[in-house]
Amino acid sequence: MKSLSIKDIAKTARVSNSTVSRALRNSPLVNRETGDLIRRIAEDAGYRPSAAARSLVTRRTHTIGVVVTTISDPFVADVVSGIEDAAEAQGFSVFLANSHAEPAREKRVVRSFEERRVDGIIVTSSRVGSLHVSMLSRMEVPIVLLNNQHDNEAAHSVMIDNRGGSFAATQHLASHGHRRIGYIGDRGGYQSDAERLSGYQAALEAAGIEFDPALVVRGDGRPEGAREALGQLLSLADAPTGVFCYNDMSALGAMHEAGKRGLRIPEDLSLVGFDDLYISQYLNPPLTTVRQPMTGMGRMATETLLRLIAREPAPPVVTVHGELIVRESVCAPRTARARSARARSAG
Amino acid sequence: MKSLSIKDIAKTARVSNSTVSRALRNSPLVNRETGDLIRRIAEDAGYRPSAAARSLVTRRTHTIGVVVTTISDPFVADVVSGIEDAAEAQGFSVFLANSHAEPAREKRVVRSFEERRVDGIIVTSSRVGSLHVSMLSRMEVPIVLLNNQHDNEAAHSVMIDNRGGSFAATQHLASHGHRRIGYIGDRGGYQSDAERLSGYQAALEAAGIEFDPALVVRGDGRPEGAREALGQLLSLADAPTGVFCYNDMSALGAMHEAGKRGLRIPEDLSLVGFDDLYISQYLNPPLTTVRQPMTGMGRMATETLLRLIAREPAPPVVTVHGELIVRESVCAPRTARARSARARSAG
DNA sequence: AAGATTTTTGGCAACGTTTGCATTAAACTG
DNA sequence: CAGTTTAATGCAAACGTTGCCAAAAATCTT
Repeated sequence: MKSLSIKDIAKTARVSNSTVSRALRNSPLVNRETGDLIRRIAEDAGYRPSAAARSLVTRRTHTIGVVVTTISDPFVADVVSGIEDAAEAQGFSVFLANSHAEPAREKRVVRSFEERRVDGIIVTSSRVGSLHVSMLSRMEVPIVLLNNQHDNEAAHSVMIDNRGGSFAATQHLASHGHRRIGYIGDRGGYQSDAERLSGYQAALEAAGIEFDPALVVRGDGRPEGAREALGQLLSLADAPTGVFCYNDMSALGAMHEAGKRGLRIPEDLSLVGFDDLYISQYLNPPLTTVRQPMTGMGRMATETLLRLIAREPAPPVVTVHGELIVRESVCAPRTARARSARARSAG
Repeated sequence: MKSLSIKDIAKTARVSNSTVSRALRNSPLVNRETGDLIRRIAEDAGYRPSAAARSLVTRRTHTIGVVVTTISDPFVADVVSGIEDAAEAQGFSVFLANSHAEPAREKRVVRSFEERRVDGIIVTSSRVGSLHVSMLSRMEVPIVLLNNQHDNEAAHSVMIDNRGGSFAATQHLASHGHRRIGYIGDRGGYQSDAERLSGYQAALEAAGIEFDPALVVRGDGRPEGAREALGQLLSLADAPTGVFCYNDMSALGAMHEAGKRGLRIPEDLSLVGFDDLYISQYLNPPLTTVRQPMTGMGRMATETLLRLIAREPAPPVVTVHGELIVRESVCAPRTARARSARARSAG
């Protein structure tokens, strides 16, 4: 039951291998009728050219490797979805590999990609440590980084405008009258954390609020870490009335913790996230957050990668801007509300 | 800057290709010292054997194809994570493809997998329509279905015990005193929906509750559909006090809709889901649900697939049992609580 | 020390494509 | 109609491995 080769088709069509090869790729070099005949025969026989054999001679695999820390992260999953869509649309297949941020695993992944001769690589939100350096030096395939966590001049990248997004988020809080605004970051030491913090500080400054280091605490980018972080914030003598979270997962954790402590969102505590995960709109209350166009970013990354593969020019870094999505997790702080209520009754 | 081949290594090691080939795969046929030398040279040179060339002759690609409807679904993402982990552990790489449930796309995916000569295929929660039949007939590679939505004797599969899980979920509701229990299903016409419905009915019967068709409504397996479905349930004259949802995403939608209508969970409405997504534990209130070991199932699917590829025997269908995870979205219905309160004050 | 073994190596034909070059057949040219 | 161009085909050499078979080298046997 061996799968048939080009020779089999050639034989039944009574032509040479080359003609079949050409016919199947619709080469103009082959006579219309012969071509049609050959294609019909191939189709009927269910012939499928061997990608391996083909790429052996063309030196192109039409394959891209995608490294993610973990596909279980909804942010990553969406990005990968966009990557796959864009790749598929251009006839490329994607190898997906979890690195789980384990150096050993990263090594194996890179080696595997090398052996498979992927035409290009996309690395998603990696701390890009050991992995990246070794990769760049050995492989000569194009690489694009998506929301990478380290500056890297050597590779192309697409990234979210962290600073702008967090500025908008913090400003939103300030514009509702919050003066004590906390920031729950990610202790991973990521560049995105630093940038979001900086946007937060900038917004504070713009609103004339003095920056208080006690108001910035770190979680781990996931609900659990954020719960603890929020705890720290809440134990402050002068606790914040609004908190900007590094990402929606952190906001989810904060929301959960607040609920546990009997605090209502947003009446007792306003919350803003970052990402706009699919679920965020269904939270109670729906989360106000900064939207990252995740699948779009995946698509962009793929497009610049494909461009690079085709040796076409591509922008070294494309920055995409987040959009503040206002929902219901922010309102004026209690004090301000009390004040305006007083004003109202007085008036 | 062409990547080097086995010949280059052979030349600098002053041995033949075959020896290099053997040495690199640690064949006992090659002298210890020569082997070490060769390996050192290859290592230093950063040589990477070409998977394409290798698989051309061995007729094995050490590659598996994974088809999912969409990787954006957190359930699917977790499954894929398990698949990739298990595959990687055995030196297999995975091609990931979204089908988006579009027949045309499914066709292209299958064709791509054929051309790439994947050693096996895993199909996740597919309605497995057009795709599957054509696939099975043409490709002679092993296939395993994960939570497939159609009976299929031809392929191996791993599936969750839908009936058992929903029985437990419904029973849980009944045991809290609920008599009017709704079911929000998935109108997609999936087998899993039918099975969960059947488990729900069985639990009703076991609890001596008469089945009321008006209490089963259908969503779309996502929050949006569930919101509408819950609306129908709530508009009933004798509305349910507890609802079992087809999956956690539906439960999320129901929770959201309930919140919008000012209903508190679980005081005014008890809710049970199915899946135990990562986020479910962080909802407000934390969702009581039936846990599916998603990454574990992905792992199992991969293991049976790999076994099949190795022509080892493998169980045609492995059924995994869900576990009821009790959290805080269920309590006794208002009526029962009122009754017990009365009893207490009377006693 | 000459066979007889056993290790270790090398040669070479696959595997299934693509592609440059040569060849043949067909269609123009003047 | 011979000579030329053009269109269509075939040949054969890659591409980078593996694995069978033979050859060579080393190690035993008496």
